[in-house]
Amino acid sequence: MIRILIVDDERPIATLIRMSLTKAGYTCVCAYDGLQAADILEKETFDLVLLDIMLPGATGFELMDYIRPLGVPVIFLTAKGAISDRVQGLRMGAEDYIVKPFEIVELLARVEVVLRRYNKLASVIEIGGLSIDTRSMRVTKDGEDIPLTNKEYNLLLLFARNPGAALYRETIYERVWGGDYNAGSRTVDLHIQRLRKKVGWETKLVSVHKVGYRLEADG
Amino acid sequence: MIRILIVDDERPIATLIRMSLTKAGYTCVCAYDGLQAADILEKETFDLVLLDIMLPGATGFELMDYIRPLGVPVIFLTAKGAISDRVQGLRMGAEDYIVKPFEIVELLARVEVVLRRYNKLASVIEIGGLSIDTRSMRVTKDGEDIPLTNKEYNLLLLFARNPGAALYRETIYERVWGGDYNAGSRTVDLHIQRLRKKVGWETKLVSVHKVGYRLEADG
DNA sequence: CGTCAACGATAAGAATACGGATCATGGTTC
DNA sequence: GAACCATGATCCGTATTCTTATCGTTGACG
Repeated sequence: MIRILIVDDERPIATLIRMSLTKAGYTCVCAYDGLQAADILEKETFDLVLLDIMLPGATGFELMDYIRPLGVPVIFLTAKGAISDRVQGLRMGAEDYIVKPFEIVELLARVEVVLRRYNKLASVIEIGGLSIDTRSMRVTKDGEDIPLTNKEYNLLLLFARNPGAALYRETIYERVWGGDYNAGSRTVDLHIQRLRKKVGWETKLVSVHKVGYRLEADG
Repeated sequence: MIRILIVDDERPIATLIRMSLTKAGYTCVCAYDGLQAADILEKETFDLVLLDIMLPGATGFELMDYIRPLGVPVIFLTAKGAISDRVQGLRMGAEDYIVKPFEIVELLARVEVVLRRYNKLASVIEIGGLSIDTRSMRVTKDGEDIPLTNKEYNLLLLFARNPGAALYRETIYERVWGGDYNAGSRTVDLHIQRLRKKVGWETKLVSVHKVGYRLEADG
């Protein structure tokens, strides 16, 4: 269940958004000013916040200080032409922004993008005899759970999302570890080997000489 | 035709990038500060933007606000070790980043990855009876896989992208090996020969006396 | 037609990458 | 504090890949 908090003082708009998102399968809660939003945020948890910048009481910007420590992604709703608002919003850590008036489809699309970026969208990837549930972060093979470490899981996910593609060690390292890749390090190789053994991909996760590794696309 | 905008205030670097990308078949435009970049972006459309973060006038981050609504993918150029820049860049929607100083081959690879992600680039090249899948880095002939070494593959790709053109040994060496060509070395010749045998291009990949080699344009 | 440089071919040595094993470290749990 | 686990560094052996060396053949040019 994905929970979205809608913060907008214009009730008709908030209602419109809530109806659309509910239709799309999300669970929505509305707040009509900053204080109310802060209250709700203290009591409940959300996967995403849609935040109007022009709010009475506390502005959207001030509310951001509340939200940022929670690690909840935020999409700003901003009036047309308020570019400086937009710039400031992004600088304050918003994931995206939507200019009012906006199309519902556009809203849905952006919500999806942000949720996916945060792996909030329930999705099960079936590949190479494995079943990867990105929501519970569980990997099963023939119904049996395969315990993976954090790095192994992220590594697996990277390949599962890029089947058939040859991935450079640099790319792998940067995506999974997140820092500068130290050429000559065997870290990636080591984890690849461990992953191969655990999930039984000795023949599917092949090395590409001088490049890195590739998950064979099929069979 | 793929158009790339290069934004970097260090002109030698911008020029170097432009030359490399132009050689690789892209159409390039350079901007040397944020304002100029914004001007150009208003008038012309691009498939990709290479953006240096440390810019006078408007910083790369501010320019991002301009670019983001356009839906054009961005690759950040960032100084080594500036991790906070990098994180922020990715959060702001950059598709990728490259740490300066970087290898030209690496730049080309990343540009390719991003363009492919946006479906701007054909990922399969059909030439001379071969099928080259640049995503999986696989070469097939009549459906059968032809295993190539790294150097052979890069060599093949170079010719596949410049069919009919006579390529100097120097050029070949610089593109595939990446360093200075040592006149008198037979390395290039040797790899050409092996490649010819492997892919059956004994008559298609001809030598050009005193110059280098050329892939005959068609069948 | 002769000469010389350039290219093709083969073999062998050098260099390098990858897989496997082991061990040290740092964090977490009980 | 002890035990465990995740992580990553290091070493070594093997197989592949790359380069150098050498010799024979071809092609350009006067």
